[in-house]
Amino acid sequence: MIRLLVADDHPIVRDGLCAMFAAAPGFEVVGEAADGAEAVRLAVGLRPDVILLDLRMPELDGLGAITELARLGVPSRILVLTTYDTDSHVLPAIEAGATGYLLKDSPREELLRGARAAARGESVLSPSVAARLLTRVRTPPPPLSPRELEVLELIAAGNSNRETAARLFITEATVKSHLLNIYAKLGVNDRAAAVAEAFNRGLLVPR
Amino acid sequence: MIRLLVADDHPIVRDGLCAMFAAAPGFEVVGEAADGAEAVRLAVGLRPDVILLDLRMPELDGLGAITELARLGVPSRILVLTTYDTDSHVLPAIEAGATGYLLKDSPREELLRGARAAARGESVLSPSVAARLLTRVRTPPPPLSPRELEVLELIAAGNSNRETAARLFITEATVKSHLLNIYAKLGVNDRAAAVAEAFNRGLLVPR
DNA sequence: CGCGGAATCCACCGATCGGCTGATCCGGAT
DNA sequence: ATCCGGATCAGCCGATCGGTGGATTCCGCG
Repeated sequence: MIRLLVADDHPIVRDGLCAMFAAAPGFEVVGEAADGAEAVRLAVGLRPDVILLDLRMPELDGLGAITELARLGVPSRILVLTTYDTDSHVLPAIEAGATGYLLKDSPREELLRGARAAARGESVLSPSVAARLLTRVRTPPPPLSPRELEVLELIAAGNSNRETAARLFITEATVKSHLLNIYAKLGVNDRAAAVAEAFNRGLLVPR
Repeated sequence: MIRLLVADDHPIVRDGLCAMFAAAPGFEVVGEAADGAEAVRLAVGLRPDVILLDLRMPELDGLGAITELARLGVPSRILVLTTYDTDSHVLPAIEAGATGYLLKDSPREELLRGARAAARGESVLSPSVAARLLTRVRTPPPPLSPRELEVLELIAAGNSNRETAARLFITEATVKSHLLNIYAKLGVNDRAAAVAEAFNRGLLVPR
């Protein structure tokens, strides 16, 4: 019997998961959490075999929860189950210690298989997630430094190089040099494309 | 007894909704659809009181389904139930004939209330959706023309004005004049901010 | 049949940006 | 102790962009 903890802030999704796994043989849902903090709290007490974890949650997000669980030494396998397969989410989650990463629009059968595999400690990835990982491995990801991201955010907000410089208390020259680095890392040639690419990679998020 | 049709491509969400409404008094789930086309097909036959409709679906998306249902004269009330409250989705859905627009992270009680209200033909809006609508009413929405959007997409892809002009078989001057219109409509002053704002408003979507 | 909006085009100018080269400083990794 | 990458700054030039002020055509709406 695989003991499950379901963590998702959407009541609907929690109900759906619980119903699905309750109906499947070999599973037992031992707890539900509506946010990351609650998930960690329950996991510590319940020590479930597998934690189904949404990444987008209030209080403590999925990534934070994974990190926290690892820090606390909770031995549960973590199966990330989310709507998004954006680069920016997948890799950090896996690096932080998630055992698998499935998309919510996966068919039931895949979810059940994924949970069983996760319980055995095997890695499970949705096809689209796997594809993304592969392309990332092929093309090593040049991450933006915090400072570069800060510059890019101000640029996206419509600031000129001069204005951006003023806001960051640095020189226009520095802003330009950050921008050149950003262009190189994102593989673009101008600020507009950099902003677009940043949105595509999930570096910038819609407000 | 309110007869429901649940349309969502995520099995989990469908299960969650069905379970929730099956457990609530006064509701009966008469059908489930995994895509927009199926939703329309079932709605025509079943004539449910309320259709719970996700916007993001394969085959025929939610908006298309709403339009189609209206065209066919299906009298069911449509309650849009989605994860996103982006401007670009809310208004078209409502214009197309949706009775209400709820977010999936709404509490159970709100979903039940919403469905009952929709069955009575009342409009239901999630608070965040309502807020967005109000700000839109206050600030009349200047939509981008198809041509302007085309220009903006090319700009976001990193094309210069000249390159954009070449691709569209128009002059650089025309591109610039489109851009000026775009800036005015989006309330920005340069291409980078225009791209960012377009992502924020859902005019441009991550690939 | 005008009116307005969308799409198209033109010219000109100052401001800004992108591209290049090179330099200093510092802290963490080796 | 050394090396490297991040962050900082500098100057220069040509290309591009944003702003202004028109102008024309076409189409739908009233």
